[in-house]
Amino acid sequence: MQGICAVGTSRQSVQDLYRRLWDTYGPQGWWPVYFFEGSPGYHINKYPFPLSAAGRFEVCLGALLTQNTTWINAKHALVHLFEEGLLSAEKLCNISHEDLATIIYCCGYYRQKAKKVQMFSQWWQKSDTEQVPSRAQLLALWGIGQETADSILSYAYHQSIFVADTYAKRLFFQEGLLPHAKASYQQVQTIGSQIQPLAGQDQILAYQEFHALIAEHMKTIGKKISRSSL
DNA sequence: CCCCAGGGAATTC
DNA sequence: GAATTCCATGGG
Repeated sequence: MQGICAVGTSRQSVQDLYRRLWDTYGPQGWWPVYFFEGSPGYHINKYPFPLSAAGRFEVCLGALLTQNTTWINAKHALVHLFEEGLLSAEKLCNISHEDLATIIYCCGYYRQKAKKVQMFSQWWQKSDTEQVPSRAQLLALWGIGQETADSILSYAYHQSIFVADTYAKRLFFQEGLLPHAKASYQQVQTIGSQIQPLAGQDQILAYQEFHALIAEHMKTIGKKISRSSL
């Protein structure tokens, strides 16, 4: 079982885990930005995306649409919105809930997500889009929990925050970094926040890449298990 | 047929 | 606070 992956060894530090993931998978370039900014997509080794308010808005919508769904489906929903000319807070506020739900149907939970997108768009319209929102401000919005709030702060606004998702919880526990399989969001975030930037990185990018690498690793492991059952 | 995917709110205890 | 349940499509 040792050769399955380069990250299987237990009793290591979080920093060791981050280093091994980086060495195994390389830079991930999250969060992809497809529209209005020259379509960089996954901007590997290019830090500053998103550059504009439109790009930040796109990242925020993606964070809502990808909840408990594959990124593939969330991206399709984003493309549909783009094709309908709806990637703006104003347009999304004016469209009917039913029409919006139909357009984003492919990413699941389409009624809830239509509401989330419209609630967020209303907040966006009355906010200063050049100012970084507080975590509490984001959490106060219907449809935004801790993970989505942190994703927005990290990837849309370049704040120094580690996104502690269920992948991270599972992996940290498997690696012996967490005492309980059911740790709180805060506990997982505290562990992940301990990493230091690798050469050429700042803390913000380290957190961005670490979260993306954890997702990439867990998806890779999942595929290997279901395919060949070794 | 099953389970999972880049979660969160509402309900119940 | 912790444990369930619901939301819903798509792919393995």
